[in-house]
Amino acid sequence: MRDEFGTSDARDTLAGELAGTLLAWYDRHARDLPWRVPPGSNHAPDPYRIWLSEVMLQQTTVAAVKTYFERFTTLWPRVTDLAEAEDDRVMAEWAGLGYYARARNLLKCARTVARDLGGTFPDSEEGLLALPGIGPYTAAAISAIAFDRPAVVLDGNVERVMARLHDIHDPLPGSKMTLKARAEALTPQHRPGDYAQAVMDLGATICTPRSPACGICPWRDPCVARDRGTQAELPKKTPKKAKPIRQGIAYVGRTPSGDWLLEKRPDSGLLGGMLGWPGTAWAEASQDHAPPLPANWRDTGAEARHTFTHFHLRLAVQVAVIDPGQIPGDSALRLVPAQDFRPSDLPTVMRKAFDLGRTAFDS
DNA sequence: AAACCGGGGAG
DNA sequence: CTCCCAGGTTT
Repeated sequence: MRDEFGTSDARDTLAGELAGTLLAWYDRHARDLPWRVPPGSNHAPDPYRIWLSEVMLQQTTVAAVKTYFERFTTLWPRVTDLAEAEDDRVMAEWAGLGYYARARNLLKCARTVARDLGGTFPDSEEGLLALPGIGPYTAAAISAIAFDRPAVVLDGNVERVMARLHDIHDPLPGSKMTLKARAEALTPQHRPGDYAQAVMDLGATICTPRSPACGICPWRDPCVARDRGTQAELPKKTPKKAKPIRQGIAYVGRTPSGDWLLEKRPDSGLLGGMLGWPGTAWAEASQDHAPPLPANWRDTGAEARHTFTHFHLRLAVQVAVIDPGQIPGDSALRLVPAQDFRPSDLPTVMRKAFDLGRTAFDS
């Protein structure tokens, strides 16, 4: 068989050499991560820990994930432990990590594995893909890392490495299939789990988005973009839309005895299932004030600023000492006693609003 | 196919 | 401040 790259055998040999070079680099430079089994170790990874880390790592940096991973695995060492945890407890522990649908799907997935699968994770991509919160990337990653299967792992790191290695200028996300084909051609049958982690480590530590360290890259010689000097502009991406500015009001209320007035947000939508301060809707145009209950609300003059995935928010903070008797019975409002209240249980924007509101109470 | 989902770090 | 980064689900 012959094509523009020469014989398929020659292509396989080249691919094998590239994988070998990378694995040799990984053996010396693998990062020490709490969920990782170091190369050369003779014990198998725990699929539960690999799954948990991969879900936490979706759209999230290693630095941010570390403390959350340690906390979750200490509280819930096995998937069956997590499956038995209470929803609110898990949401509170996830607070600050973002993309809260991940936490809801995490619990759904743990309960499915515990109840329907005897506490054992599927070892195939297909089986994993059927579980909540596990998409193509995560299914491939778990299959490769936890079960040493030759799955094609394609995350943002691998996309960037492939685009540069092969000097592909077509913009993402349109070029995804091209990049996946390149990644597939390089995936080895020997040590595919270590290989998958090696490519992602390469992208995270050497082949970085800005100022890649080409001088110390194990793939420096075969890298076409490096040869042509185009590495800094790859991968190209289709331009993103500008984020509008939305505004709203958060009402930070406290009873005379020090209980805080909080609200459990609906399970779906922005910050779904999380605790927060009651307030107006967040819209681009300013709107009517609508306090959750009658009280002497006072504008603090302070604004919590926060950026979500698709808009910037400016949240004005008002405070009041409230009367518990004014709370409507049928609302999502709840009083949280001072000794039970932890700001760290709130999503970041609500924690910012609390910091401003507390300052106003104290002054 | 496009919109909806947070947060942190670099510059 | 402004950019830049990065998977899954829902519609």
